[in-house]
Amino acid sequence: MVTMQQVADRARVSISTVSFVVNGTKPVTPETRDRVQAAIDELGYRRNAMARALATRRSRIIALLHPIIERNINAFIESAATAAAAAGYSLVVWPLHTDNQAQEVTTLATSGMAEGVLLLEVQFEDERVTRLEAADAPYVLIGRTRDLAGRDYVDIDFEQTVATVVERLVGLGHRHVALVVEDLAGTPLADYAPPLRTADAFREEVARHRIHGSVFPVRNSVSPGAGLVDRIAEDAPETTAVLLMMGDAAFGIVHDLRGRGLVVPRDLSIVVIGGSAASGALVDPPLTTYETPAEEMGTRAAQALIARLEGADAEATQVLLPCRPVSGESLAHAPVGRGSLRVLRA
Amino acid sequence: MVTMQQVADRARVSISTVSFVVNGTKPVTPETRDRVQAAIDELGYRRNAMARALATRRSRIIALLHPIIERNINAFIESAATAAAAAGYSLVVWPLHTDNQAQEVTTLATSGMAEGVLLLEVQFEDERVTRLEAADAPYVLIGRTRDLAGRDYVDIDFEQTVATVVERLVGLGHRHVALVVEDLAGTPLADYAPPLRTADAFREEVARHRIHGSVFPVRNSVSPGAGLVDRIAEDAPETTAVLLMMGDAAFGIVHDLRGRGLVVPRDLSIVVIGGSAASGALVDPPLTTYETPAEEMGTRAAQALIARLEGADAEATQVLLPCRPVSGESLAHAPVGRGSLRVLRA
DNA sequence: TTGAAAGCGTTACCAT
DNA sequence: ATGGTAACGCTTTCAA
Repeated sequence: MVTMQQVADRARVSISTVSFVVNGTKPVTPETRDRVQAAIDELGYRRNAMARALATRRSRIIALLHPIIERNINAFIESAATAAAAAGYSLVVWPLHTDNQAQEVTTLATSGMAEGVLLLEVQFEDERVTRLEAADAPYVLIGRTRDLAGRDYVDIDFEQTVATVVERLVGLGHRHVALVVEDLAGTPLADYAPPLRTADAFREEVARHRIHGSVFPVRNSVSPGAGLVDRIAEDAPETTAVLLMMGDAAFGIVHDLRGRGLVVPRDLSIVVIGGSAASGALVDPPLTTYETPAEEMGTRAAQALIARLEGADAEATQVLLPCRPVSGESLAHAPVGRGSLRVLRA
Repeated sequence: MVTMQQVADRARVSISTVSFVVNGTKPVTPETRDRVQAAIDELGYRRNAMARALATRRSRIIALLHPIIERNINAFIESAATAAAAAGYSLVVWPLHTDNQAQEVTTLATSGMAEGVLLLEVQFEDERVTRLEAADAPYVLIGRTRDLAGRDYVDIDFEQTVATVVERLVGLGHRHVALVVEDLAGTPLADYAPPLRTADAFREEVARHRIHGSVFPVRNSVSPGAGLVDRIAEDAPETTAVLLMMGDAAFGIVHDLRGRGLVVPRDLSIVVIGGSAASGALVDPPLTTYETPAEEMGTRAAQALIARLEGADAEATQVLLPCRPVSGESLAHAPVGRGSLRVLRA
């Protein structure tokens, strides 16, 4: 860590002067100001948040208090915060603005505010991770990059989950299955790993089982009548089962099918991956779901990070958690004969 | 703020000894330990988190990094954290465990970790608020207690929202309306204000307009077939419009109505209060919604708290925000003649 | 305009 | 088992 004293030495001024330029507290001649600024830049100095807090008696931290109840604010945050609290740590929420996330990461990592970092919405190639490593900041990813070497992460085991689901479908006689994933191309999340990994795993599994699989990337909203059912009927009319990676899409799909006289799961089976069982229960029929183990992920990630901070093990924590199966009534045997979606083309 | 030195003086020991007993760092004779502990209790001492962080070079804070994207982690948290960051503050998430929330609040308020507090899920009578006041901790409620005198809060204007909605319904010819709210009796949120305030406002408004209004408190899940429609048909068969304070219930209701050959909004109008427009859009027909202005609430609350910390105004910030109307297709004129729910009783 | 030095509240090392 | 005291990294008053 670079201290103010080091900057002062390098700029050949007193520590007070550095403080003045850093905080703009008092006027400083342009020449000295520049010398100081140069030293700051060269050394990569960041003022220490804790020391500053102590000296000013101002932590500049505000707390968001929330009771732990079933109506939870957010499963990841709540579980991570709870695990942290149990170990005597606090969790600060640090919003990253899409334009210069990398810079913000470096700032946080070098400010001394936080000792370690939990990173959400990880992408295949993620500069934020590189920055964290460059700053030598302990971190645990909730998600994972493509390159995993030596990196700590807790993620959903998409591969395993897809394998399980496809196997189950095959066992029920399905030979033509479809996967619906979010299409993030063109958004800041274009390289977001989950849909990509899932699609890859899906293709691999259908190939392994020698059945037919089609992938449908859909943009954002899938409200009733958005045409997803038509698209599937058009491109893959033999489909008898849909693997939905967007829980919300289920409402629209079930609705549109019903509007065409088709019934779930008699004519088409639906399995949700990564959705929440709670929202699946609102659909009729209640959806067969493989739920994101969000609480466990948040807890494990926080614990892994803390373990690293306490210097427990040198081993990287690399945890893959399969989605939790929650039974519903949207999965059944494949209809006999060809898929019923065919009727839609008539 | 009570310091270690003060405890030491009172217990007639050195500051080191106090540190030893506080942290259990080194053995201390039972007698001195008791004297120190007594002094701690009497003075209400809490070790200062920032000083400790500086001395140990351990902040015991971990950060949760999350990009700001539409798929937001939680509207309240995200907006509050963003507003805080914009003002140079950080937001720490502090889970409260239902059994001794009051104690935890006091601990936080006196630890020097946070300068101010944002409190969620406020109840009519809320000991946490009293504790905050006793500890002289600046706070802003997201929600509000029954007694508002001098308290800072940002809340939904349920009264205003209900008045608007009822007026609109009356304008459309509805004379028999129902309100569905969550029944929290027996849970830790029993005294949670929103449903109570809404029900009160509802009763008042229907009385003012001289129309009929029934309130239906429902417990938790309202999945398809949970019987809510039956209950309404039974207790208030003339109902032509339902005001739903549980967004999720809409799926079940619409479904159950359809199962009985009734159509929204032809036979029954539905207006959601406090739900999210995004989930309302998943229903067919898309629901007419009065959405919680969550982002604005989070932002305003954080800003108000920071303003107080910076000592801006002595005036209490008391902001009431009406829910934002989002048009949908679940609201229409009252059916001519008596309400169609009647057919259900046949 | 700049510097010296006294805190801020703890911890932790070194004595006793 | 206890105490004295130098850090920790910064801010801020007071002098120069």
